[in-house]
Amino acid sequence: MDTKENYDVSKFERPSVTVDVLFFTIIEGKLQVLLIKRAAWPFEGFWALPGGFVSMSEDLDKAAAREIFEECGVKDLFLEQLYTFGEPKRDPRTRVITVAYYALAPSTEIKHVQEDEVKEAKYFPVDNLPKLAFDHKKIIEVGFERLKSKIGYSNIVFGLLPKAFSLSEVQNIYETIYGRKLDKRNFRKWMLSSGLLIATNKKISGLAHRPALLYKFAKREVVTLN
Amino acid sequence: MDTKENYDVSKFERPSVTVDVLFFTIIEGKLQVLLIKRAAWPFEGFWALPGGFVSMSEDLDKAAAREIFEECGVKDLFLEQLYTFGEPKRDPRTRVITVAYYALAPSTEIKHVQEDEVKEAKYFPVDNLPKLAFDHKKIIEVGFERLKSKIGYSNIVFGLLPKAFSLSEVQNIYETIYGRKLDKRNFRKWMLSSGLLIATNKKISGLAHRPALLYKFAKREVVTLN
DNA sequence: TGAATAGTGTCTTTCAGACAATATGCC
DNA sequence: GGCATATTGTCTGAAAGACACTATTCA
Repeated sequence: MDTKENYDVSKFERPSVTVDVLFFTIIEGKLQVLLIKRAAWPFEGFWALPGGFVSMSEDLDKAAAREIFEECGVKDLFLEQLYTFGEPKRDPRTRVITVAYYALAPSTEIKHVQEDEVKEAKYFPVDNLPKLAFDHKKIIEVGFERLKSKIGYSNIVFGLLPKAFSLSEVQNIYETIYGRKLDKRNFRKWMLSSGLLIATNKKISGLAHRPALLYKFAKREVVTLN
Repeated sequence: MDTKENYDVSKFERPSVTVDVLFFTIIEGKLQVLLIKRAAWPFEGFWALPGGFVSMSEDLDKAAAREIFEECGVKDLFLEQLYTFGEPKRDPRTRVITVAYYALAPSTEIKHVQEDEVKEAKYFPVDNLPKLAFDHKKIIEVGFERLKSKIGYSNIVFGLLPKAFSLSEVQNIYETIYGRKLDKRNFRKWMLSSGLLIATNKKISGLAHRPALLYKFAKREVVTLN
């Protein structure tokens, strides 16, 4: 029988564990995903989600945050566990179980810190992805579905917005993610009735049309609506 | 650089991976959870969720299904991944990341197959749990919250129901999980308007009151409502 | 003044929730 | 007939959805 003294850590053959992160951001009015070009076998030359092996003493959430910080320099972002993918043959090297996270940040927060890294990183529109390594296509699908449904019953859209923003900006994000137009009056009614937005006294100026009032979120924390 | 030929599987020190299953069932009108009494260090004598290490070639879903089958002989059940818990110190033995699942089955399906096993297994009401090993209290809380919210926007209650059932049975389950009474007329209206139930031509007889019409689900698969 | 986007209100429909009386079988 | 549970419909309030015109800024 196991005791603290005779417990043998190496008794079981172990799968490897990785954390992969699906980093969403809005660029040029499109929802885009950060991908890294793989430089080594397996799937050399294919694009893949940023990720890496989980070290022995690192929390999963921390590992996911670290991955994103290393790739694009974003520190404060919305980050949530998505799903764990563990199909035995998903990685040809060995058994690799990956805990997938998804993250949201406005593109204005992105610092391109990969100068010193060898890796090639790039943002791709969710509806126009390149050939992907492993089961990363599936992971992106699951993540996109989660995002699409969760913006409908929570305030996580704050993750894609800068500190201050107009209601039209918010509406554009919803329309991009849903893939359809929304009625402006109904959208604004709904958005404001959540009670989570605060109007600032600033307006966007310099554009050739009526300036928009800017809003901010009272709290940048996840709140489930209703 | 890695190639297929020189890739070294043992290069990284690896956390262990387990699958733990939260098996919910209704017994004596209460929502109960299956727990196993631990016979060895760590947490000897504490109760824990059934679970075990993931073998190198076994799918996570399969591992979860196997755990439940070994403990209570239930084969066809509702089973869904819940969340992955990976806090570095959650297991005193070594770094153990657990992929938690939750499962639903009616108590009528349970075969007690632990006769030959040394383990002591028992069902506990969710609102009256014993001292639990590891972070299993947290896992049960997360699972219970998922169940509570998901019965509201899907048909997963089928997992807790036998093949044929009366609407009152269904209502009792909802009331048990929500912890409050529901209006009978509104509940039946809502339940039937989902279009997922089929009335059979059978009734419960032998009880000292008007017999209830029995219904069954058109399909025993997860459907999201709305 | 024309182009471009911001900002605003009403009506209709749908769904959730409150609420009570009759029906049926067994004893 | 008495007991226990099954079965059924209406009204009200809230929220979602359809729908069009005026306001403001800059070029």
